[in-house]
Amino acid sequence: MSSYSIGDLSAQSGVKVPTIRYYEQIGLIAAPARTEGNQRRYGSAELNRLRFIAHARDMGFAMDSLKSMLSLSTRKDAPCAKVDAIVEQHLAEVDQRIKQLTRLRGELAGMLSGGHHGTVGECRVVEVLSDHDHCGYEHGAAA
Amino acid sequence: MSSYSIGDLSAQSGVKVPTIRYYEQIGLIAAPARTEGNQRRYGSAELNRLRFIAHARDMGFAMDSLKSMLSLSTRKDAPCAKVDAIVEQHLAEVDQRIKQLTRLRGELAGMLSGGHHGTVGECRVVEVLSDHDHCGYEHGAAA
DNA sequence: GATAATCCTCCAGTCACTGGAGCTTTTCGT
DNA sequence: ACGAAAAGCTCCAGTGACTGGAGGATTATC
Repeated sequence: MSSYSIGDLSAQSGVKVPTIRYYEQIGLIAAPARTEGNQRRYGSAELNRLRFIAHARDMGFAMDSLKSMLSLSTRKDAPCAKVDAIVEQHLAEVDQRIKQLTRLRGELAGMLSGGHHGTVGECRVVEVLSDHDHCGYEHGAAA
Repeated sequence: MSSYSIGDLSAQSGVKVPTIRYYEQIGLIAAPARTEGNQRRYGSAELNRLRFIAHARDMGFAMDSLKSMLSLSTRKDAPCAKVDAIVEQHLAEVDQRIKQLTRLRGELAGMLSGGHHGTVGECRVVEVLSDHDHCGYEHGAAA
């Protein structure tokens, strides 16, 4: 049967119990039915929704993004393109991040190959990372 | 001349004024000299340090990681080998992040690959996100 | 029917900022 | 040189996204 306690739901979704309650509090999931003794009881729809949330969050989607994806997902007639757009945007962000990190990787690797001369005084780690021109990264634009 | 007010420093580094004060408070940057009237005055060393912090944070380095890098950079006599070890550690960290993001990238791209069919009802994104088995993504590792 | 496990609510804390209130200092235009 | 405006100061409270504990009620199991 599909009646889960909050603990079951937690185990099935990987979302911690207090976090589930928090999600309910902020309206990310609906308040579920309660037992006589006031305990939450969930169905499989709620489990799916929670899994969706957990997965999307794990993938780094912003809370706002997944909120809008969730609201879209409940309206079966909503255009898929809208959801796709959110994913596309996130994809672009991820691409940007990968680019930055790859660049940083190069910098770090370069520092190592520089060899082992005595002290930090000559190491370029901090130098490279503090010199804006060195990296070509555009600050201010949130990733 | 190299004497910046906190506002100058903010403008030069892209770090907001309250954030600079916060960084001072948690000991990430040293308490700077003050004017007669108790206002902070910074030099270019502090600007570099702040740029380093901003850059490293933008890159997604954990606070602890950049603290350890910074602490090494201030001790000019620190053995280079130690720095190298830390750089290596960060290199591994960066590699790990790149790997994660690349996998995520693939997953996101995969979601979009179905093409743009009509409605959310058939939307692959929603489907993939609610069904864990669909994606083969290993949860638990933050992006 | 006892006892352990789980659940409830409420509240406080975390991290990394961010912003406002109320006041002082500095800078700038005239 | 002076007065307004801009920027600075401290302190404190709030944000987002949880996380965890206290103290007590409810379920599940033996």
